[in-house]
Amino acid sequence: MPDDLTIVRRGPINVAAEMNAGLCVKCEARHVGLCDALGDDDLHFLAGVARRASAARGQIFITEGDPAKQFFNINHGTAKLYKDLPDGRRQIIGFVSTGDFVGLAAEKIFGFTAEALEPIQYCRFDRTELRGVFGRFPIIERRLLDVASHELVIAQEQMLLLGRKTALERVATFLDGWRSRATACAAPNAAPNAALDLPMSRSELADYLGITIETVSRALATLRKQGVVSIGSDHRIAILKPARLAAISQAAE
Amino acid sequence: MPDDLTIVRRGPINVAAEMNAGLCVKCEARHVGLCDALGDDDLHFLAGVARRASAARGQIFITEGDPAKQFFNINHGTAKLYKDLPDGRRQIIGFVSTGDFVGLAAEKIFGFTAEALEPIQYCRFDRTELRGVFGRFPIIERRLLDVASHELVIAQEQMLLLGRKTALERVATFLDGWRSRATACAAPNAAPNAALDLPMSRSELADYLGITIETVSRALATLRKQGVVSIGSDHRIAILKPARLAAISQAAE
DNA sequence: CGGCTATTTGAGTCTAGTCAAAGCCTGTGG
DNA sequence: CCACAGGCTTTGACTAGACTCAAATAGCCG
Repeated sequence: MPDDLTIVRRGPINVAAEMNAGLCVKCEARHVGLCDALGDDDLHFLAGVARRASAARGQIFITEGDPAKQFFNINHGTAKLYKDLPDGRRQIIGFVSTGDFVGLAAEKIFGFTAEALEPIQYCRFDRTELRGVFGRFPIIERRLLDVASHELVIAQEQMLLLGRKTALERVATFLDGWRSRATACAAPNAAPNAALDLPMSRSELADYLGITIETVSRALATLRKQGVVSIGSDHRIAILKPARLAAISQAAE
Repeated sequence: MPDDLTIVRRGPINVAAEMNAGLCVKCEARHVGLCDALGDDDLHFLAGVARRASAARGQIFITEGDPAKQFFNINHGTAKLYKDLPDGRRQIIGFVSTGDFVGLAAEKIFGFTAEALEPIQYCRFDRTELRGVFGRFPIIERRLLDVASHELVIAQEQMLLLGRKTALERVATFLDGWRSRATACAAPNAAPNAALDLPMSRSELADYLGITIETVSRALATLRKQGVVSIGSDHRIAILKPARLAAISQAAE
């Protein structure tokens, strides 16, 4: 887990802050998630406790059961968070992308594993140091509470999906959600019906939706036959009938 | 939704605070959850923005889709939180009891409905007013963040259950979890293997575990035949082999 | 182009769901 | 105190949606 920066901390925060000064301001995630809460000037203090790092595809940067000494903020790329049962069954509890904060849902130890789906860049924060920042910028704590609340809402939606939706509804719900996520991040002038880029495999989709890869494949085939989606290569899917997709996902009609 | 206290607020917080003065200090939930974060003196400020209320069995006190203008804290009793699909399928996303805080997982509107399983008492907080309290007692905000983090961990465990566990494992996991919840709340001298009191019906259990009432019943019958539990009346279950129950719930062996 | 892996499709099985009936508590009223 | 009505729970028989195993196909990368 190599850091791009190796910083030996000897003095108070400002030593590191100077070295990191421009990093946060120029960060790709500057205006999403946590970092958007601070002004450019204040951001320097956050930079002081941030450690930039990257991970290759397939690399694990949080391991379930390890002491939860850090928080993470994704600057670029997508990762999966998952929990395993002893016999190998796996549940992916979420995908995190640019701007997402990881590690809130942890007590003494991490309750999940995090693995990069593609090459990613992220910031690592020492929990103790970040608590110090809280004192100076209460707005960060406020923002973290908002982030946690939002994640709870997402988690509750996912419980409804996993507990009560059919395979077809699950796949439709995922595609609809991923579509809105993509359009929210896209440039305003982007084509509304452009093909989605799915960084995850069918296997990962299955582990996220609580079904098998074969069932994912069959559900996608059904949606394709109904003209709801068009499947280019395996990781590119275009939504042809967004309204129909949303209707299926909400079990309407 | 009748309030036990009808308070007309004319001046600043201290007017209500005086009327509520003893309420929080004597509250059954005084030393659990949110309220335990404050000292007796500081608690008066919290009392100033709290409205006590009660709900009868079956009464709904939060409706999915309504504007989320309040937070709630359960002082006594148990309630279920659930989400419905248009065709009637229901997913219970959690049970809340004495000391639990409700309403963090809400953005503009509530994403779930809350209904009392038995007669309950609770405190209602105006979100705007509580935000004011945050400024004075940052520790409350810190505590709320802890609460939200813990709920996220619980939610992630439940996602694993709903996505990947068998019916038997789900029921075992629930019983094991309810047991530890009960022993955590019980007096230290309580019998360790006393029968559990389950305030929810088989139907509610099924909606929580993502299965049907028949499947719940069959799973309980299996556990009974294996000597793991003993079922008294429908709402009283004794755990005879806690270790075996835990093993089944974790899919170990 | 060829090998490798991921995905799709097919056939059969199984877990859990559905429908139905019987049993059992609970609470009420005579 | 007991009988009875009603709802909740259990059990049984059958069905269905998703899983497993297996084979064919399609992308992807060198």
